[in-house]
Amino acid sequence: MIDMPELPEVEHVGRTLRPAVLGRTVTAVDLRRPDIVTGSSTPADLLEGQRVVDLRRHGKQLALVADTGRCVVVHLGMSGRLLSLRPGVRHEAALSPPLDRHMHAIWRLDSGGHVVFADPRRFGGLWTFASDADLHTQRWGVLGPDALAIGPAALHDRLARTRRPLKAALLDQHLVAGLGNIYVDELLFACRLSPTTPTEAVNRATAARLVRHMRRILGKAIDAGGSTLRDFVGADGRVGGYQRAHRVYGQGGRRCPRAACRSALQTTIVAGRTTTFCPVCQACAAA
DNA sequence: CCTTAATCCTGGAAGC
DNA sequence: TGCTTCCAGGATTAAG
Repeated sequence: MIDMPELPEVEHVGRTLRPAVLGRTVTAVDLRRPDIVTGSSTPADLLEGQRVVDLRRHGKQLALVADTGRCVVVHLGMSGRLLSLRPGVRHEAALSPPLDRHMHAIWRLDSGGHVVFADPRRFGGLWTFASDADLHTQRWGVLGPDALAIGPAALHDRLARTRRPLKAALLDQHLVAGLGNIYVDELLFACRLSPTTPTEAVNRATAARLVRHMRRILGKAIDAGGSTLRDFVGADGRVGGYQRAHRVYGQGGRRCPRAACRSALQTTIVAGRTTTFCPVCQACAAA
């Protein structure tokens, strides 16, 4: 069970990358697979010759922002990695197979370090923007608020504007940005909500409960990534820390972790996604 | 409005 | 054992 990059993994990548790139100038860009880039993909579009002044995250996406205003958004998809290699680490040898065959973009920094984007399945990619305004109008502005920033009132509002199963709504990045299949299942279990709860049944109190558990679960996952992946720089970054803490995701057929329950966890398809939940604990539509 | 299915892709696992 | 098949995932698009 390899960890999938959702908000906590992306946040952790950002935290690791930030000190390595902030204030550094990109001296060269090696774009090996131009088809992973959406938008113009000249060296300048990929920040060559520019100084990185900011690294931001929204949902599952990261943006490198240069002093020229240009931005490069990185989306890891499901198998993407964004690695920071210390000065002296040769990028040719930094990744173990099979990941080493899928290095699509390499930035060389004036520190002597490198930033490597690798993604075997290529569900991820890079997006280039001439300015912060373009990034916002064309890409981030159409997403919902970040899952760590959204408040109960905003979540309640946005859920009230749609009529879908709750799981489908929470997976929709335009409603709230950052949750994927893993954390939605974990969140619904923690809140004791059925994945098929109609969104209109989510009242203010339930929205507040969702927000509280969302922050707790994502925060714990970020901490786990931070503790177990602390030394991934220069390595392949494949060892995740949070999967041991999954209570329902990937646990179909096992028993409900709630001591008072212990029913068999059930796996179904909701919103086209594999969904694992406890039919007893998560039976109520909304309560 | 909503849903489902197909699409992109590779590696790992499961089946025979 | 060595094949084949299937499945996982996010986001987008088309079709119903």
